[in-house]
Order: sequence, then structure tokens, then C-alpha cells
Amino acid sequence: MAKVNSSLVAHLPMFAGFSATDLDSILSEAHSLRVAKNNNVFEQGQDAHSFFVLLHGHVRASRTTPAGEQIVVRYVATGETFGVAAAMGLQHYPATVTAVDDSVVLAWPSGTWPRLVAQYPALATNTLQTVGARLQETHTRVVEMSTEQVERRIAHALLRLAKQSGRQVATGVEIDFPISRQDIAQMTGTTLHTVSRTLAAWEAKGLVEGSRQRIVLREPHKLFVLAEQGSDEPSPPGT
Amino acid sequence: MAKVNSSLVAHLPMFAGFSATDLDSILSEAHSLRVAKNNNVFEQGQDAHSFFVLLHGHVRASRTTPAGEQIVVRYVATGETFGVAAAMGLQHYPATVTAVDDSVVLAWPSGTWPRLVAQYPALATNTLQTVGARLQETHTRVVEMSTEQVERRIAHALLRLAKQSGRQVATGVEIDFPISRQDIAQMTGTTLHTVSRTLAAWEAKGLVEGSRQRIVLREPHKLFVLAEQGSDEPSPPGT
DNA sequence: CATCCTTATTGCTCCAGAACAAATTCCGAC
DNA sequence: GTCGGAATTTGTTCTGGAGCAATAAGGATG
Repeated sequence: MAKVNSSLVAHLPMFAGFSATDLDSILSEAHSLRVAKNNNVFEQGQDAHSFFVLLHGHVRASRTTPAGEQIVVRYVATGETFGVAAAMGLQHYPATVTAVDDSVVLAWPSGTWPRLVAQYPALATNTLQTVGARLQETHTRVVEMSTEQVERRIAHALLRLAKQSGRQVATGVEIDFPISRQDIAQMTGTTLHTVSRTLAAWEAKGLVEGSRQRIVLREPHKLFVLAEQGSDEPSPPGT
Repeated sequence: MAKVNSSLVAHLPMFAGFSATDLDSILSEAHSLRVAKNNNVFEQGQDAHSFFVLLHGHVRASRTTPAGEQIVVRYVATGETFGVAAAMGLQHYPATVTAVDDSVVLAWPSGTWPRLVAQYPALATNTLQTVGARLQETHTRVVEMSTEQVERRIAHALLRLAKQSGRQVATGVEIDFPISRQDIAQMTGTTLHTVSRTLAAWEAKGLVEGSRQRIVLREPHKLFVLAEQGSDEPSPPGT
């Protein structure tokens, strides 16, 4: 089994408050795994055999409806936990996780969770915080979908992606993994057509630049203003 | 301080796996509190001073956007936990919780959480499961909002409410607390106008009956079919 | 470098449902 | 029982963005 250096993961929220010895012990139960771009780490409905930490790369969690439509649940950045279905009491994975770039994950068999938690209770509280934060984000998304129109939702989604996985480049902040118009549509509850049109309009205004599977935010601040108040709205007086 | 009988809460998911002695010890840190209909238990943005279990009644959690629009995050039924912001690492409540009926809650100061968890680690794992389940529900809601049209979303929302807090009555299943068209609109991301029209149409078909703040599902099964496949769609062949 | 396939762009039509606008009904308070 | 505010219903108009239909532009493959 590949040996993982505890210093690589010591700073992750999942392992906050653990000594190097504890960490080594926890890591000894895990194995690391390469997942090539466009391959699934696991699939929706499968038995939740393992839980994971993403060491390198980017993966996407998505759900498929009975009718076959997909929506993107979230993108997972390096260092984040995913697939903790078993800890949440689920027998099966509620979503499919796919590598959007060549990625490396650390995997623990779900069976080890109860024992690890019994021995290191902080694992449970750390995970609770992570899951809690995700719940808040998802509520925010529900609020946005309920109250904002498409343009602002797309702006919010891009800003969030840039914050989570943005990379400074010459012309602005680039989203650091391949992402299609379709993906953005599935994150914002719209169609790839509308996303394409919206980005084209922004590109004409110099707010973003993009090409196939690539987006650079040239003017994050202007995008932020647009996300917060919409493109026309004559800034509320008295506020 | 009002004494709470441990047998009242022993069966709740929050306290699964606790002995009567443990329970008494945990309960000794809590106090119970009456909240009259239409009063808030706490408000969005306030310091997260306590966490709660609902002993009696019904409360609603809602979020307000900067622009002043409200959306309903969820309804809490008897026995459920709410306000566990502190356990999730939040300083402030992310939503406002309002009693929709005269209610009784059990409250623990947030400061007791770390100590309780240290002493009773199962509290953390139980809470993790609860929060995890809520995350899944919220994802389901996102999926619905992304892929279904209004009529089906309303049907799903009603069925969920009926499942959670339905009461058998002569003509069907009644939702066991006052809920307005506006509330349903805020749960499904639409307007009260559209909800009113939709319910009126269903009432004409005998699917539901309703009056001010009251809804009875007369034909839950038909509503279910509608929720799953829409009102027209000619049942997919070969499936 | 020719072919194929995936992704992206763009024009056009159409409609679900939002927005606006009144009425109307119900309930609690005095 | 009358008054006043909140909840609901219902009619009408309007539009954001979905749906449909091509076309174009990249990348990958052999």
C-alpha cells in the first residue's frame, strides 16, 4: 500500500487537531488511488464502500434523476472530503463522482469509520462541520435558484468556482479545471444555450474570456456587482 | 427548571443509543421553553446561543435574502433537532425559526455542546446523520428545482409535508399545521399566485381540498403520480 | 491531414409562469 | 355584528429563458 506522508494532510479540516502519531495511524488504514480524467470514483446507487479525501486534481459530484437528467451537486477541490455517505448513515452513494482532471484520492473502507470515530472522536466533529458547511452552501443555492434570475445565478456560480479553484493568470482568474457550458448549466439550473449566450454577452463586455472547457474571469469585481444586484437595476436609493 | 421526562425523548434519533442515566444527565443541562404561535425561536444572524429539540408543535426555518425575499428552508416536526449551528461551526444562526403553532422546545446553551460531545460521542455521530440526511434532502430539492416544472414541485412539496406531518382525516390526509399559499410558494420557488391557481385546479379535480392555511390531500396517490411524471406525459413506453 | 465527435454558438419560436391588478373571502378584535 | 387586515382567488399582460434547429469550431484518432 502506498505510504502517504502525514504532513500532506495534517492541515486539512478533516484532520484538524490530530497529532502526527494519530494521523499516521489513521492514514495506515487508507490507500491512495489514481483516477484518470473522465473516470468515475464511484457511481450513484452503488454500495457506499469507501470514503475519500481528494489529494490532487478535481472531481465533480453529480446526481442523475430518474428521467435521466443530470445536475452537478458540487465540485470538490484538493484537500476536501467526499463520499462520506456511510458516516451520514447512507447505504448507497447518493451521487456519482467523476474526475474532471487526472486525480489522486485517498480512500478508507467505510467499515473503518465506526472504529476510527470511536478512537478519534474529533473525526466526527470535523466531519459534522464540513457537512454543515455544505448544507449551508446548498441552502444558499436553493435561495439563489428561488429568487435570482439566470444571469445572476451564473455569475454567482462562476465566482464560487473561481474562489474555490481559481488560478491567477495574465488576464484574470482562470477556473483551474476543464468545465463545459453544459456543466455550468447543470450547476445553475438552466440550459447550455442560455449559458453560452450569457458568457458571449459578458465576453463582449470584457468581463470574461473563454474557450472550450475554459473560462477566465477578467473582471471579477464587475461580475460580483452583477451577481449582487443584476445588470440593470438602478442601485437602490437610500441603501 | 422544568424537569423533562427522559422517556419523552429517548426514542429520538438525536438520543439513539443512550441509557436512561445518560439521558437524564444530558437533559439536566437543558431547559424547556414555550413559544407561542408566530413568535420566533431565534433569528437569522443572531448569535447561535443555543441548540434545540422540538418537543411539541411545529416550527418553520426560513432565510431572508439581502433583497428582503424570504424562502422557507424547512418545516421542523416534533422530535426533530434544529438550531445546531454551533455544532456545525457557525457563530450565527443562518436562518430564522418561527413557531407556526404553539410549540414547546428543549434548549441547550451552545456552550454545553463541546462538553456533551466529549462525554457522549454518539451525540456527534447522531447529529452527523441528521445533518447528512438534511443535506441529501436539500440536494433533492435543488434537483427538483432544476429539472421539474412548478406543478410537480408543488406536488412533491405537499407529499413531503404530508409524510412528515400528515394527519389522517375523514377526507384524506391533512397537513397538520397552518400553512399558507405563500409558504408553499417559498418552498417551491414560485409565487403565491401560481400556487393558488395550481391548488384550485387540483381541487376541481378532487385531488385536494383546502381553505385558509389548510390543505387536505384527498388522493395522495394520484398526486404522487402527478409528482413523478407530470400531468400530461403519456407514460414512457418500454420503461 | 482527413475524419469524427464533442462542445460551443446563434437564430427563431413559443409558452410557463411571473408581474401587475382587482376583487373577494375569511378571521380575529373590539 | 361590524370593522380591518391578512389570505386567497382570479383575470390579464408580458417576458425570460426554454426548446428546437442548424452551423461552426476545436480536439482527438488513425
